Amino acid sequence: MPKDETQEKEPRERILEAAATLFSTKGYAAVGVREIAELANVNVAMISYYFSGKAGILKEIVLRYFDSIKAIYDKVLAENYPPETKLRKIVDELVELMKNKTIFCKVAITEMPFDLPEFADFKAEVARRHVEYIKLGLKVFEIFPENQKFSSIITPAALSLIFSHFLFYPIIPKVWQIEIDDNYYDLYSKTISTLLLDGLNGVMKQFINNKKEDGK
Amino acid sequence: MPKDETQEKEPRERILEAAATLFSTKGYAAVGVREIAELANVNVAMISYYFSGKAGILKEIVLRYFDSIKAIYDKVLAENYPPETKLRKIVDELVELMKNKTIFCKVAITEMPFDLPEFADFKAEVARRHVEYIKLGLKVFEIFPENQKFSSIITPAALSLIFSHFLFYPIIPKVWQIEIDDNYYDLYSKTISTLLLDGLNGVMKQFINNKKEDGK
Amino acid sequence: MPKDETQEKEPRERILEAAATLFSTKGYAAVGVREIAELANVNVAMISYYFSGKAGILKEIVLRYFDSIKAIYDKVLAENYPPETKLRKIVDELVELMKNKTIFCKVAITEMPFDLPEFADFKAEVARRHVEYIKLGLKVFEIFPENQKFSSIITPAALSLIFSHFLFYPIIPKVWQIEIDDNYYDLYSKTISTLLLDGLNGVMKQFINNKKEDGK
Amino acid sequence: MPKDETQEKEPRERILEAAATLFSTKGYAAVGVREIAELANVNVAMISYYFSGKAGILKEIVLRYFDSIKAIYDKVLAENYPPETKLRKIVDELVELMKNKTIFCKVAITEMPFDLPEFADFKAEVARRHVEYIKLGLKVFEIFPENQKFSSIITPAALSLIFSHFLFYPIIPKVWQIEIDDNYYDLYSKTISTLLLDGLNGVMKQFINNKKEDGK
DNA sequence: AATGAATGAGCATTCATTCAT
DNA sequence: TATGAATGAATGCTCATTCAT
Repeated sequence: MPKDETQEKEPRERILEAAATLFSTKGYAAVGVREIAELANVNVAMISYYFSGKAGILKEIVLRYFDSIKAIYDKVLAENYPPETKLRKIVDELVELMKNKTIFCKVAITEMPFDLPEFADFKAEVARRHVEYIKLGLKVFEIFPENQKFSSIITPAALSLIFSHFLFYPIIPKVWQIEIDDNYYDLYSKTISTLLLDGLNGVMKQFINNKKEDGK
Repeated sequence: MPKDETQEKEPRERILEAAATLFSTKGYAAVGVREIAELANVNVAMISYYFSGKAGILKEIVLRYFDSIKAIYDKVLAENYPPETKLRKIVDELVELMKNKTIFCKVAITEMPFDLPEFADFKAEVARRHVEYIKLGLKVFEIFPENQKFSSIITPAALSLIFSHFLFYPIIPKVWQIEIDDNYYDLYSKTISTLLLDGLNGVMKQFINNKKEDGK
Repeated sequence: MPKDETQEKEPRERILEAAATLFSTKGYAAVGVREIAELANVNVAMISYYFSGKAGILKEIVLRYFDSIKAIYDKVLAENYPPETKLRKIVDELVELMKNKTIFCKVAITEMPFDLPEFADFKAEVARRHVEYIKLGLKVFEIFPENQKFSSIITPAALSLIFSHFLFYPIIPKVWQIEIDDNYYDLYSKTISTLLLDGLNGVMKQFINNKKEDGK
Repeated sequence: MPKDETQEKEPRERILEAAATLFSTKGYAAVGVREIAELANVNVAMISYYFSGKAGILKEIVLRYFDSIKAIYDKVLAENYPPETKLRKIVDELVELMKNKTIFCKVAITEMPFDLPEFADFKAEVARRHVEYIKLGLKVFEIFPENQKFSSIITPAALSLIFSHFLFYPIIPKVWQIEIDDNYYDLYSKTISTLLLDGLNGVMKQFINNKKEDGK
């Protein structure tokens, strides 16, 4: 059968996009499969057929997100940039990713804090990946690799900073009367990188001072 | 009826705490009223009685959170501290708040991105408060009050930074083998403040440079 | 509220009877909860409320059946009848039970051969009871208690014989043009007892002859 | 197509066997077509293709069972044995059948009591066969051919007796620690025949006595 | 203030079957 | 003959809420 002109994508992909759209606005648990199926213009049973259940959709979204993150780390770390460039590149790429896959990233990030029984086993895999990327992240930041406490503060801080726009996403254009386009994302990426770099520099100085004081 | 010795608090408060605990781990939509009632050791019907529905609980949690935030702003802005001190005080107080009311704050923050139909009207009130506090926040940060774009980047960034610990909360002690106590929160507050202050300084310089370049 | 004159029994009991009726004609797996609820004139949710699921109904039916059987054994074995009288009494009582609780007994008996995953754990309890009653049964029959092979043939045979009417129940009045009343059940009980007693006598003789032949 | 070495039988037969296996353990209604297809290693659609629906499989199983029963009756009744020999031969043959086609017979027997709407029309055919065989059976037993009541008690009793082993089948080796082999089935057949013959003799005497008493 | 029964809508999932390939 | 995608109805169950007591 020739491709139907009203449905440009495969059903599987349509389900994924419909689900991501709904998950990103209402949250995973508040979205029903009927709603997804309707938006994706497929039969409800297809969701179980392709993803073996609603949970399967979220799993795929999260795994794809992780794969994208991994690809970015691999790409940037492969080159031999100086530390600052490395960090700016990472931020650029992450922002680029979130710009293109906003809803998918938003879902992956906003659903992260929740502990649903149906994802009990999946959480282990997710945690493994998290640790892996955090270690890669430390290679980028190249500070306090040995200090657990600082690391446990700075890593979430850095990630939250980078993702901050997407955490607040639909609110932002409402509160501030601005247009969000490519130029906006360029400024965003540059600003966040600067904030992070200069901020981390300040923290490093503070850390050294603390050590000196302790040593006295 | 005399106070039952096994239940030290009022039913209303017990419901609120039980709900916050469950919401914070599973998310609002994934928690059932029966679950809340069971944990709170009250009859299910009491939830509708006290809060006129499940949504009422979340509304109260969010409103209490906003009230606490407002109290902090009012308190700090009442004094005539220099800008840096003001910001450090705000961060200190916010961290203190989140330390004491972790689950309540976590619920308020993690449910913020979601748009459920049952909160359609409530969202307006929440947005109003948000704008109000952001304006107060700008008084604290005292930079770029006139620039919408920068403001729309930096405000979410600052908030995400401050809340970063709580966004990742239950994961952190698992990934890093650390003990989270009062000392930890002191270090957290200090580190985040430094990162934010030095970061914002850097951003300000970048902003001025940009203007110069544009002006050339 | 005064008892509604159109519904003479409690909802719980109504569900149980409706379910037994349907299970007995279509089989447990072929009956839906909606069908049961409709026949019992209750809301579907009440089934989960009272029995925590469809399986709970069958469990209760089976357990009640076992309790009735146990009561019969206890009652008859308490007296010091001669063997033949004991067996006739047991058969009388079992037939009486099945006459009064036909559909419940039919369900318990016809569902026995099936191994559904949802009853996996329950099967252990059922098996325990079975073994218990079979041991009690052997006390009644008082033959070949030591011979496993004979016992494994005669016990199912005796039970099948006693229940034969109910295994074929709805077919019988259709194939033979007879009226099934109290007199019929009296004749049934007497006939089955005789068949069983004389049959077992014959088997005993055969058993002894076999032993003699083996001994030669 | 040359025979695939991994699948020794035709798809149609594989479906039939897979279905019988599953029906015999879980019951017809509790088994899904996907489950059957998987076990038979065929595509789901093939079930509708070969049997025009799930019901078609059960119909074929039952019809085959009836054909086997008919063949046995025809064979034994063709010879001019004395009554007792005739009955022993019939039992021998029925047991032999059930030994070889255990699951198929078990399905036919255990599904008999159920009245599913999808078999409404088929039931008429089944009933017709039943009556036919019962009449043949009466020729074998040669007692009370004229008395409807006795006939309606003894026929189900005799059938239940013969099939008793298979009604309890998977439980038996668990409860009694015995090995079920050809010798076991020989003993089974002999024991059931004796029980039935001597039992029927006793019943006949009782019947005559009853008549005498009525006649007084 | 508190209860437990009851409701009706909704949940995710599975069903047997069909159909174009 | 065989496949895998697709359908629409039905599955058992849970939901938040209400209400008489």
